Amino acid sequence: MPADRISKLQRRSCAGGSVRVEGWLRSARHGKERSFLDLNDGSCLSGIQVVVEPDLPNYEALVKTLKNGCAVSVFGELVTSPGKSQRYEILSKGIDIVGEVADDYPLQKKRHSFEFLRTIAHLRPRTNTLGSVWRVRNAATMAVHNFFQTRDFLYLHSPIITLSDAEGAGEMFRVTTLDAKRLLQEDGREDFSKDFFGDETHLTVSGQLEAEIGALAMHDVYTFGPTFRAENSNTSRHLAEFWMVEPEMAFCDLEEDIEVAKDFLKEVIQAVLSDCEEDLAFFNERIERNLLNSLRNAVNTQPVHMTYTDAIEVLKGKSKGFTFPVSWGADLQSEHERFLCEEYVKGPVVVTDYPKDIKAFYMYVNDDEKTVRAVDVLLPGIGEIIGGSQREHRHDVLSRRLMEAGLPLDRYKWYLDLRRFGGVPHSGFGLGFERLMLFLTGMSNIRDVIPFPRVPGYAEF
RNA sequence: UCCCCGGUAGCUCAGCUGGUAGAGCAAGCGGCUGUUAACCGCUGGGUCGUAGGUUCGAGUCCUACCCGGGGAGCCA
Repeated sequence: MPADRISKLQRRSCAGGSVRVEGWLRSARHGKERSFLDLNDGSCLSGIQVVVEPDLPNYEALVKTLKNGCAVSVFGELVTSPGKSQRYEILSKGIDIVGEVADDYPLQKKRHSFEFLRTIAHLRPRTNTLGSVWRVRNAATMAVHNFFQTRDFLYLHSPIITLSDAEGAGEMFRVTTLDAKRLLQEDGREDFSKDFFGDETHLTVSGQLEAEIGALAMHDVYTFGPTFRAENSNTSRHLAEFWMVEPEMAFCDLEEDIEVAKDFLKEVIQAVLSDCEEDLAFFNERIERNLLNSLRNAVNTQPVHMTYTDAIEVLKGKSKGFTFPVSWGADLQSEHERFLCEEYVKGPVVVTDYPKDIKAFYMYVNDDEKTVRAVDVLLPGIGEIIGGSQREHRHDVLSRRLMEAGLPLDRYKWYLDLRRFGGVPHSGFGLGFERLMLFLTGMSNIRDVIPFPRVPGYAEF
């Protein structure tokens, strides 16, 4: 008899019938009359209670030795539970111990710190919180694909290994098959011609430039893959390896881009609200008391839209001073962004038209020659979750911007070519998937919303 | 990378002004119970992050380093 997933059993309209489940014990309570086992198979937060009566042949010898962490396969009958904490339970007709657990099993039936759980990342998905995180992550992933697929976007696999550095979006990891000493020539410089790709290569910091290639052939595309930054960032919001969603749309200006970004956020949040009810209720109760409110708020209200120049005026008008001064031309600091969305608006904020000197070379220069068609979406508690722009599609302006940025034109030949051969206005944005996960779960450390975090000094598991 | 805080049993922590380590949970054994982070009793368990230093004596004070947390910068 094939095993049932516990989530399916929990969704049944009534009890009855034979079932088989397999999973790991969260708790085992043994008495003289019977044993109670809390079984979880990862399909849902709640798991299911298994009741074992002493008439089973292996009751004394094996069942009574079961404890937290054991893997078992249970055959029995799905019955209505006389207990208070669950609707159904399984009255066991047979139970096999598939995997014993050693005495030093580190997961206990109590609250563990997330710091400790990170040191046992191979076991932490068996906890309530991390189990819920993984399920929400899966649901959000599917929602991302669903959003774009229903709008005729093509999923594009952008390369992991690249030559270009997307205007220095961050420090890059070098990819090489040579050891560092052999790369050095007599003059102390490095010779990459002997390296695997015959050139200096890195892990991608963004799939955007390749996505532009896609958009200028397929109209609308998106990438969704791993991205790497070698920044020495030690914060609860940064990873060295993270997942980024990057749609790119042809014949599209910034206003349309913003509409897609707003719809995208709303749809993914709404999908998780309806697909992960039990997990979100858990987060709302144990992790972040205001989670469901802020998720519903993000779905039901329009983000406030302001230009960078507006934002500066708002910040200048604030009575209490900031640590960092507010002046037109300087980038918004964390405290400024937080004030805007957590105090001034109390919700998502869309900021556009930043000074061109603080933004990337590929952003479309406005007629004022001072600002570019850039957009940042800020979320309360998270900060910048989306960064996007209308791309500069005018060949002459782009060449000039590249040179001003001190970037080698020959490296960007193909990028410039896209402007010469049927170039059109196009726009896109990038969303840090783990930042979205923070917002969706109310978790406070980004290392707890990705299964295996990679950060400076740590790449375990 | 910078600033602040922390690192004591498997886990979560206590240990006051320096005097030779403690609780709860976990584990092992026993008891009890339609139980549900079950409960009760007993037992075992620690080179107090690492390396130096001050002192008759350091978990406690000093220095350096490592690791973790919070904040900042960089960004997604």
